[in-house]
Amino acid sequence: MTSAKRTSERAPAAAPERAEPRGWDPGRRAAAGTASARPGPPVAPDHSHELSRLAALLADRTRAAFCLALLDGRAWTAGELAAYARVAPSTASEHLSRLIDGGLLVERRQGRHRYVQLAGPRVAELLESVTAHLDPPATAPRGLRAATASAALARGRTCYDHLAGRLGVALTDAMAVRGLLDQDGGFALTDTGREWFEGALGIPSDALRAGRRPQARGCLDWTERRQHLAGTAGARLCERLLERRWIRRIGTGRAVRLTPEGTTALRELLGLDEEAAGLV
Amino acid sequence: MTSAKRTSERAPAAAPERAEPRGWDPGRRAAAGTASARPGPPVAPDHSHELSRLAALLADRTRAAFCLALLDGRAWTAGELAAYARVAPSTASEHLSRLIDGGLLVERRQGRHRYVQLAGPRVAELLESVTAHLDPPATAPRGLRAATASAALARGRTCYDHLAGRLGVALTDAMAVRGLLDQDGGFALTDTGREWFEGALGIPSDALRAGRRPQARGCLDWTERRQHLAGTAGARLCERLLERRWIRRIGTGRAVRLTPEGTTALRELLGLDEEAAGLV
DNA sequence: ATGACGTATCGGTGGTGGCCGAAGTGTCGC
DNA sequence: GCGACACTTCGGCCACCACCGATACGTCAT
Repeated sequence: MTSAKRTSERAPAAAPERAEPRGWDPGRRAAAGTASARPGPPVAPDHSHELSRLAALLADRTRAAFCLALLDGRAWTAGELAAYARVAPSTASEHLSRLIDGGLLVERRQGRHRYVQLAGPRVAELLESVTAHLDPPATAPRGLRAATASAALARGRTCYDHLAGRLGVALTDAMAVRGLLDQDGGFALTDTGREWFEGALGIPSDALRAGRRPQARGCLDWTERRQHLAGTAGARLCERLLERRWIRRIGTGRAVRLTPEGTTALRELLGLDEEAAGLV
Repeated sequence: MTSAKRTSERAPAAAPERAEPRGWDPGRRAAAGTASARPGPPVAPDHSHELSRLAALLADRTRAAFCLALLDGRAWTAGELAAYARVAPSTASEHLSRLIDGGLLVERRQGRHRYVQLAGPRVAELLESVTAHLDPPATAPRGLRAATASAALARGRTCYDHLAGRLGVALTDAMAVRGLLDQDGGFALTDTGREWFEGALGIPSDALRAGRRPQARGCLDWTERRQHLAGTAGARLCERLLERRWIRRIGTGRAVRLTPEGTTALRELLGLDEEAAGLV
């Protein structure tokens, strides 16, 4: 009973005053050494509850797989995700509800389908930054089909709403060489960079400042282990390249490839060499 | 038994081929609708397992509290953390072992003490970026002592190895105004910024490029909801200000305050106005 | 030595949650 | 209308794990 009572009183009571510096239970803690307690005030607002709640959403294998799949930026149906993660539809449904409640996903009901999608660029950034901290450098693909598919993905792909893979990195590097992007001191579009977006791509500076989202961000690539351009600039760039048919999606996946027109255009605009960038 | 068998065969078998596009169990999935399965190859390397493993480390309230407390960049003993999170020492010990195994923390045993610390700037960045995605704008402090302590923290504090709070934001803004930092196009130190570090602070450019860590990074502040300077530049800056006694720690906590010498020095160097910045 | 203290290990307990199948609800097509 | 289909809800099962107290093991002080 003792243990039952303690756990039951802990769970609810812990919420408001868990990490409060004052208000320790001296009776219980005294035996364990109150003297060792840090005197100064700990971290002010207690975010531990929210942090753990958020982390718990990703702490399940199936939900994590869902989120990573959705990192392609498109909407998936519940059934597709269930098949992808190899769980029963009922299980997938429950997971999706939790992810939506948690604010990571949004849904759009359409007929008998339930389309889900990442809730926005912020969520994509969150997932990117967390996955960027996973050490292991990826596993080699098995089988011919998987190998070619994975090679295509390594060449170029979309990462939520911008370009990644060797293509994304090559574009980023070319922009840095031309002085459009500052990669030395951090990650930022230069003045000439903004002019280039306007002049070369017809993207005005206004279109680059969308709310709180940063104009330029570095996004770590899991195939290249290098940064590529993300943020509004990265999104607009990808958008425009698709529009002008300089890149094209391969099949229905997230892999993209450079078209012949794109090759010449990007060579002109950025001095991008398709072969040197490893895009052939 | 069916369910027992499935779960037991799922756990180990899932690891290598969970998210494989091919190799589905047609018999089982067929009934649930294989036709809806996305044709193209899903995300190439399956990171879902590692992602969920990492997230699980933070998915517990107590462990999350540990990590947030350790965000002050200093080493805590196991007992201190136990008292802080109000759990039994045995419980804290187990959590610490898990966090260390997971690579988030490192330990330094010293006599009968076990000091733990964040494993490095990368872990600090990870925690920052995750906590930055927590919506609620913090709760108001209760009580006078808590209020003054929290006010001091809001004025200025360390955030792992750099400065945060109004002080951190004000410094960042002042640097941006002076053209030392580019906040418009992203977040990067400019050429003049690097010169300033060398000339005004005596920090050579070499000291700013330490391995893979970015020179300048934006770190979102939970009190200000604004970005402040992080990365090697932020760390060196904080270090140097402490060295020159322009700022000083308040008590043993992570709060810092501007000294009189610091006030004049920063007014000269950056045009920083203590009052306008809300530091009084 | 001895006792105090910080921490680790172990066994046990209860709660949480992921999973499934079966049954139910709504939508589409015939 | 009628099935087919996508999804949801429910009940039940099982595994995991956070927690504690008791005990054990080091280290430090006396």
